[in-house]
Amino acid sequence: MENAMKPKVVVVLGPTATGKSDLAVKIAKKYNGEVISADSRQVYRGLDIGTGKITPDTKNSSNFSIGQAKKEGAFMHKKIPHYLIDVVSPSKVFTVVDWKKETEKKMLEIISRRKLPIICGGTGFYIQSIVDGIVLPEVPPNKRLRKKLEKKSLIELNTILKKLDPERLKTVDRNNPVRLIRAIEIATALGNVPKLKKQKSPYQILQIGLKLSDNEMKTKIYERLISRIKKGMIQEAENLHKNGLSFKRMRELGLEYRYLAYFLEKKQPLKASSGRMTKNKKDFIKKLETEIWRYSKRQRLWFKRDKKIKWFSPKNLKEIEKEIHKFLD
RNA sequence: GGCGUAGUAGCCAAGAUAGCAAGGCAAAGCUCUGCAAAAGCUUUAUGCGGCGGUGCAAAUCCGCCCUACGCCU
Repeated sequence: MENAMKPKVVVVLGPTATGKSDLAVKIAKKYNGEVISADSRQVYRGLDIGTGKITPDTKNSSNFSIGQAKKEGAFMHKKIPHYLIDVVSPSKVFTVVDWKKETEKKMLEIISRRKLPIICGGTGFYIQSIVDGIVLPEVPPNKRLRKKLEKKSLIELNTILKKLDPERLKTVDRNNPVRLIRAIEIATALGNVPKLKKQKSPYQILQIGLKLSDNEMKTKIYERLISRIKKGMIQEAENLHKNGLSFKRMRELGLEYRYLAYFLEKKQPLKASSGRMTKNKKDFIKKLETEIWRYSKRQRLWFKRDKKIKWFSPKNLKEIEKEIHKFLD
């Protein structure tokens, strides 16, 4: 396919608290687009305040075309359809592969409607799976095998993988149990771990990155955290638990939910030997604040690798629009 | 004023019988083939409140001083 013939897709990415959602809606309104969320936690129903999920429009604000989108499972926000939000229960595990499949489907649908797909989110791995067209092996998590392997030591895991696939052992992080287990899982199912394939994307993609200074980030993170608590984030977690979400699973969900689980359980994070991390509300807030800051740094680091991303300050809307104009013409 | 206890990196904290200062958190830098808000890696005290003393050798023993907390008058 000629490059010029490829359908166009805009990606809005960046660390947390940089205003991606707002920008995505602005772009959608201006360029007749629909948004696909690239957020690994907003796919879960009920994780609303803690994930900073956008709020759905009230019903009477719908019109014909919105009704059409709704049929396809869209989440309406400011009259713009958003996909891949609230698609699964938080007690289920939703992975990159699930996300990628759904996203590809949605992109086709949006394009067939002659609209612009806008992927918006901060989960770098998800975005990369689309942008770089990573082909991931079709091996679903094997719970039983994982349970068995989790008890093994690093050395044992290395030995097992060496037997199954010595080639993969050379390239994995041998200190990382999660990676080792996954490699063993794939090798058990397929005989070996296939070499990573990347497929040229069938789309023309413009990646807009949103960036703030460290100080701005820190302030935003803190203010947003306080406002989430005021909005009832703690109550939300309590309700989730009442409705059957285990604390164990809540901890797996990370950040807000992870420390909320510790806080509600009156337990301490395993690694925090100094204790007093989440015992009272003040410590809980402080701990969470630094965790979110660290998370934003990891995101920044992840995105740094992709040199195709064009970075902007969220305040610089004019420049961003100029870039999109250039891309869409 | 007297007695007691404590004072180790930004925070928490281990350092019987003196022998070259654990660990955790934070910070900074990184890695990435299905939980990615995950998991992992690297770096981070020539110095142990201060000043002296005794030892081949002191965070560890002795003296004085400073600080904090507790008790007593």
